[in-house]
Amino acid sequence: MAKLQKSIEKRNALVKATINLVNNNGFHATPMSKIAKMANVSPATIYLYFDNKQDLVNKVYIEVKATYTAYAFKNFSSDTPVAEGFEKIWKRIADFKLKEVEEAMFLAQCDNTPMIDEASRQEGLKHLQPLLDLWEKGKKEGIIKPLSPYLLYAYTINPLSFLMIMQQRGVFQLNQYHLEDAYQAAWSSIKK
Amino acid sequence: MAKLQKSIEKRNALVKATINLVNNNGFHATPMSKIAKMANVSPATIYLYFDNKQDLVNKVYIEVKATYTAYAFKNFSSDTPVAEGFEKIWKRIADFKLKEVEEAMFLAQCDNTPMIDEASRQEGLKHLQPLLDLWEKGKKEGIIKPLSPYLLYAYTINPLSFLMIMQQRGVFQLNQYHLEDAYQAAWSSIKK
DNA sequence: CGAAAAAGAATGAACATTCATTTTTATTCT
DNA sequence: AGAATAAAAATGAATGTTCATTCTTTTTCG
Repeated sequence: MAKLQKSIEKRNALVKATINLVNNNGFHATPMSKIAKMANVSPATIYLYFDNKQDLVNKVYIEVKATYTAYAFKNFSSDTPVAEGFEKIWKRIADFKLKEVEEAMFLAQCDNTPMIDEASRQEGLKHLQPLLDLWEKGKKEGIIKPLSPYLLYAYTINPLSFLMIMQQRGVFQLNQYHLEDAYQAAWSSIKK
Repeated sequence: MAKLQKSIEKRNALVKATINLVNNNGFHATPMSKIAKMANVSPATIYLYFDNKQDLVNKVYIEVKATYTAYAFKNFSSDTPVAEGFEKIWKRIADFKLKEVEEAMFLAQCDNTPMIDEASRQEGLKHLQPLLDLWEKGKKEGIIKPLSPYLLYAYTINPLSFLMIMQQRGVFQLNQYHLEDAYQAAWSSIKK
């Protein structure tokens, strides 16, 4: 008898096409037929890999978010001193957004629209825990201001999304100088 | 012969319905028929007020953006000292996002997706000039760091959008204490 | 050879926009 | 003032298209 042989390349092509088309046209303006065409696959084939359109976009979201956080926390361990850990993570995130523009844009769009299931959103949030823990530690040690994690996030990590969107739209060219400035601004806003 | 008498109430109802439905479902998942129903109007009537769906959403965007900036710059004049002017504007913006949650959410979604025409986007940006001028003045006077306006925006105004979305999703309850903290964080990140 | 994978065409629902009529209303005429 | 009128405003019902998903058939490969 024959064995399973679903092609991982096809699945990857589908994920990539989804990211690209959703970035340029939004979720509801990207038909399955176009995703299929861009991935060089028949529309029906998509349904061998995903239950339906919503499932496709949910899974892409979770996978990209996982890649993102894995990248962010590379070389970080929970015993790194707070200031150093924060700088490391922040700069890794900046790096990701600069290098993986497509993925980052996709996440930004998912996070700002009702495109993703609430469940998948929660799932994506979990991965951020190491950063929350670091902030908790920083507050206990009196190194950073005693602010809510949402404020900390809003003033340190989130601005990068805005900068990236401006860059993507060609309004602004983000470079290493800007990133250093941006890091200083982020740190100034939360350090005690 | 009779005169024009298109109802301003109907138009307002359409604008309001559009904001509400797009916030909850996204642009492409809100059919004209639903907008019509929520505004108590026939679908055909929408086309007496707007050319088509894209025109509708563009116009709503520009109008809401205009309301927003008018609110932000109320009681601000270009001869206000930099620090005071910044605090005034920042707090007005925070106020707007807290009080006009629907409008603010709508803007956030428009600014993070390919939902709006590039032309309408530009149009909406123009209104921000007073703030850019204030920053220019602040840099000249050595009061704020010599950063690009996009960095300044990213670290002072934009975080509010993130906080508001978190609040809207029920993850986080934004109150006056948080706002004072947030203002301090914003100012710390850009003052020299 | 046989089962899974892939394909392309078919299906049916949803939707933006238009069309043919009806309703409203501001003005004119008595 | 009140009825008549004509044009704009509003409507509900078509129209034609687009699209997600399914069905049937063909291809691939262990």
